[in-house]
Amino acid sequence: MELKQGIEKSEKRKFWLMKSEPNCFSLNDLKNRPDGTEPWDGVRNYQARNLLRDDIKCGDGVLFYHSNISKPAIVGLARVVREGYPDYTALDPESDHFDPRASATNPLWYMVDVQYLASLEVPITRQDLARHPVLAGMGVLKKGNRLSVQPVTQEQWQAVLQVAGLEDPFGL
DNA sequence: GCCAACGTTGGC
DNA sequence: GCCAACGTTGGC
Repeated sequence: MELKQGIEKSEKRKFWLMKSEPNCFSLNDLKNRPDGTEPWDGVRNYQARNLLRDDIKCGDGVLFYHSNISKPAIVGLARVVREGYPDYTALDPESDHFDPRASATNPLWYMVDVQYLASLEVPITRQDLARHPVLAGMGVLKKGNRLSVQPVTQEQWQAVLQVAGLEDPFGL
């Protein structure tokens, strides 16, 4: 399977769920980028910033989640291809994500690059998640959880792939 | 469009 | 350091 090209097994691999409003940036938008790769910019929350800066590593798996629509759902898979580096949109006065407190010496905000891997044939909705014995525990279902980047367990990752009927791109 | 939950700001 | 006010997120 071509997905597997360049993807190594790793004991240390971690898994994340990243939210995006598809009206702003959708899974298809990611897919259509050169190399299917895009900086995950504009995160302006300290808890998420710390994850982007410190914890999210090259090769980690990403569940791509569409939020703020009538049927919020996990819609696809991606992986991290560049680790935490300064989010330069914070330095750009023209950017929607400009932050006057950020500077070259104190970047304040961080991002990673993610690369498209696959689209789910059928999105996994919140109702689907809630009804699944493993996926019901996902943080994204918790009321009031606004964290746009959040950890997912390997069990949850594998359960998503099983539900989606996809071969695991990491060979798990 | 509504509104609950949460994070941030800023006066004191 | 407290906390009220405000802005944002995001499901419904």
